[in-house]
Amino acid sequence: METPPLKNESLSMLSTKYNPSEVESKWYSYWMKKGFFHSEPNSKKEPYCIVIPPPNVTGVLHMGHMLNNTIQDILIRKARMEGKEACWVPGTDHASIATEAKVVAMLRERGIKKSDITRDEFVKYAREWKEKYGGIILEQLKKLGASCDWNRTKFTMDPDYYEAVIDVFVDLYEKGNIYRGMRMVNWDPVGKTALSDDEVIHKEVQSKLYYIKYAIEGSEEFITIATVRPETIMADSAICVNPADERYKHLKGKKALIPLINRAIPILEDDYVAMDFGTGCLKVTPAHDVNDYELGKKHGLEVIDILNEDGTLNAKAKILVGEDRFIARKKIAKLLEENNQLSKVEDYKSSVGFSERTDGVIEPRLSLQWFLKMKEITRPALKHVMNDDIQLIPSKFKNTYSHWMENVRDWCISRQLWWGHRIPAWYDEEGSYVVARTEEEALIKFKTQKPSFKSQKLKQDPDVMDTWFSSWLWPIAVFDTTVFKDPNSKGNRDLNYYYPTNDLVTAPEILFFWVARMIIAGYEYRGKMPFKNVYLTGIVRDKLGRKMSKSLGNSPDPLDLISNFGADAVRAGMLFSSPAGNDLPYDEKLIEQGRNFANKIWNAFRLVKGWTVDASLSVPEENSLAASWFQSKMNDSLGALNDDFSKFRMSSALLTVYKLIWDDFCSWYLEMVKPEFGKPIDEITYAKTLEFFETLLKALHPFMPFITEELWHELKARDGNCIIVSSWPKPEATDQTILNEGAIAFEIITEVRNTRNAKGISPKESLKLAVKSGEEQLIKSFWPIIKKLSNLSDVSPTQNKISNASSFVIKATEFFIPIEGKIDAAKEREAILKDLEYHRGFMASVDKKLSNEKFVSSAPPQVIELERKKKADAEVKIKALEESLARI
RNA sequence: GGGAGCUUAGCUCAGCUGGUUCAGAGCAUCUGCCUUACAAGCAGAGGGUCGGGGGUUCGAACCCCUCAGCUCCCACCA
Repeated sequence: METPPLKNESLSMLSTKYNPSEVESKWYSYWMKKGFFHSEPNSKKEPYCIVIPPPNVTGVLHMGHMLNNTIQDILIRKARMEGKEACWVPGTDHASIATEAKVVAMLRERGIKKSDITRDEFVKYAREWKEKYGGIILEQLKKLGASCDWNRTKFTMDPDYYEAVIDVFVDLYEKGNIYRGMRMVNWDPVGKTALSDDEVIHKEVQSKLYYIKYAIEGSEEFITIATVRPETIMADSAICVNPADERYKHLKGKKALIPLINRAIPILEDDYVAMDFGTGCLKVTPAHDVNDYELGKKHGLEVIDILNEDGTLNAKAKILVGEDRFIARKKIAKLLEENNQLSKVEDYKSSVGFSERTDGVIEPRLSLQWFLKMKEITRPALKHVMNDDIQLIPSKFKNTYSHWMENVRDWCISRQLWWGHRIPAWYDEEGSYVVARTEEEALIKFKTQKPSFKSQKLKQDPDVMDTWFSSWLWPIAVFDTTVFKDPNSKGNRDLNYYYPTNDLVTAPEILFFWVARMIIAGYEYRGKMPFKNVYLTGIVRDKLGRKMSKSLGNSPDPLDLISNFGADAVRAGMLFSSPAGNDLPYDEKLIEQGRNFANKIWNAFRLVKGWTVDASLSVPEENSLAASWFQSKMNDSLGALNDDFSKFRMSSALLTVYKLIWDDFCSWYLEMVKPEFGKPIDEITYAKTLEFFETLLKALHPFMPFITEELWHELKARDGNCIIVSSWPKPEATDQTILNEGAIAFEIITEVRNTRNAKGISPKESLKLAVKSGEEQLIKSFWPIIKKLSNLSDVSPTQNKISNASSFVIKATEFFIPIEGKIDAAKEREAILKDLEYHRGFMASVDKKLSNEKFVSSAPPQVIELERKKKADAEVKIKALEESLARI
């Protein structure tokens, strides 16, 4: 057996500040060595599984990852302690566009242009790049304490995964779900690739609205249209007006001439055109606008594409051939002006699409792409989320989910890139194609499907698939990549054991890109959901509410934070204020709070560790009482903790443990049992205290794994047993009576401390307490503790007046603290009067309620009963206060 | 333009089907303390007519209407 890391030598060596750095690296490597993170199917245990949202191989750990992975680690660690077979599968995503952009940039620095090398060479460079940098982010996760099963690390372009993606493409094609078609796609002329709608960012841009005069054929008249894109007029196929527009009625059936090139185009009518925008005339350019394309289809218009793939004008434009589209725009405007066909130019704000990756202005472009039909395949995914088989947390995301799923459009799955899973379509010299896994298979298909086919070398489609077309298989493919070959495949042992997985933790931004598609794939290929719960985190924002991002430079480096404050502190800090679905307004103060908490625990440990035990001592009354009280308090909190977990209220869960440790354990319990300075503690209380401490560490471990593991071993010899694999604490029944009595005792203690504060009496000075005779029971049960914590020497019953005493009322019982010469009667009177006023007002409102006949007749009996009790209590209280007032 | 959500203490948020402890928590603030575990701390305290207005009800932070402000998603008017 490996020896656990060395313990601290002696208390005197322990600093009052907890030092996380050594502790963290020490324990992480120990856990790894012991294989605690590794999981294998175990029929005797219930599986609990999370698949990581695979970060991009290009990624560097940012605050969003920190939040996201901390939550996953908490869930996994808790499940592990609960005795489940906990498996957290890590991995990375090949991120085709992002990675390709990185590799292109790297090559450029080395003086290599992508266009100068072959595809194979490029992919080789990309693979090398991935080998070198692709694992960085996973190494960073280890610093956070992530207890992933690193043996299972998967990559979306691992050879077997690659094959699986191809299998899925072929399968969906054969089922008739994938088709190839001309579609208007978002074209990025900078990256020279098609992008999915999701990769396009719309921004408001200040641009110009050009009013252009088109001559009416065979007439002196002009018709004026407004456009922000004058460079596309050469691609116009028609002019369109609203049929209800009286202004243009007479032009119906006539033709207009495109300025500069004088091509005649028809003037059409369609409801689509808004009469109140611009001039009410729309130029229809099917090749370069999505709506115009639809309109063109409807009216059977010609599609004239005047742009090259890099955004320059082609020969079809007739003029300005070879010019960039933006330069052409300016030049056209000038030419129109010279021609007297530009009637005016207005400033205009319009929304323009930009490429998420290259920031190039998106061009709607007709192109041959591969599409996946979404309508049918999406059905089960919609149904099982709406009926809560799969739960979204928070559930408000169900609305947006259903809205998207009901209006889903076919998914363009091809990308004009080299880095990714290549489309398995093969073309012969005539341009016919078949879809097949390999060229050999394709040849066979050609031979059977195309009688005229002559043997030849085939050409594979140059495009790769959208990244999400591989990551949507993630929850299945991390376990078994072979099931996609055969729809009836049972799947391997791992898949059958871990799938469906339990919880998925991810950002709402990718609810549709990824989560929805995984659900679709899950039902399509396993007939089962991929996960039971989807926990959606928020976005980490800076103080100005901006999303934290590298480009804005507003994000702290998570690794710096970890080295400055400790991973435990960062984890706790991130979690203090991040309910599911809510953004996290980041503030370093939160991390400080986490650090302070670690330090608090550390010092509680120092206190306990410093006690000397005397086995001959009997247990003082206050200690056994304290232990029973804390036991109940702890059970109560552990119940609340489990409740928090069951509802995925992670912030609340942490706060529950935080308060249990800080307030209940440190401020109350330890103060109750703490021996006087230098004196020993009895054996039983000591053992009890260690036991409590141990339970607290367990409850905290998922949140702050390092300090809890460290103290677990410091507290006592463990013989190599670690807290990470210890048992999750189960709450027992709470004794509500002792908790209630305790609450009253704490009120009394607080009042006494208050009195000291107000009168400037040192805590060291012992005081006496008097209570009205016959009412001592309120103080009786907790007296030894009250005595100790408020430094009282004695409590005595009193018949009535005590002069020179400060007094307070708890429930209906009046207490006195005799203080010579420190009583300001006027002040006392004022305080009591204020209190009286409040209670009289309260009673009046209760009275009003009770004398309302409608209330009495329609409210449920228990509510009325309650009001009566409130009234009775208030009466007693008022009486006590009045007596108190009379005494002064 | 369509859809969803939010507005509770200075900040970040709880508040489950309207009625105990329904006005709460953490942080911050203020007061007093370097009290032998912890000043990264201890002991106390203050702070909100629950965004505005109206309605339903015996009773509203909670249900309905309305106004205002904010956020997100989808589509995108040339």
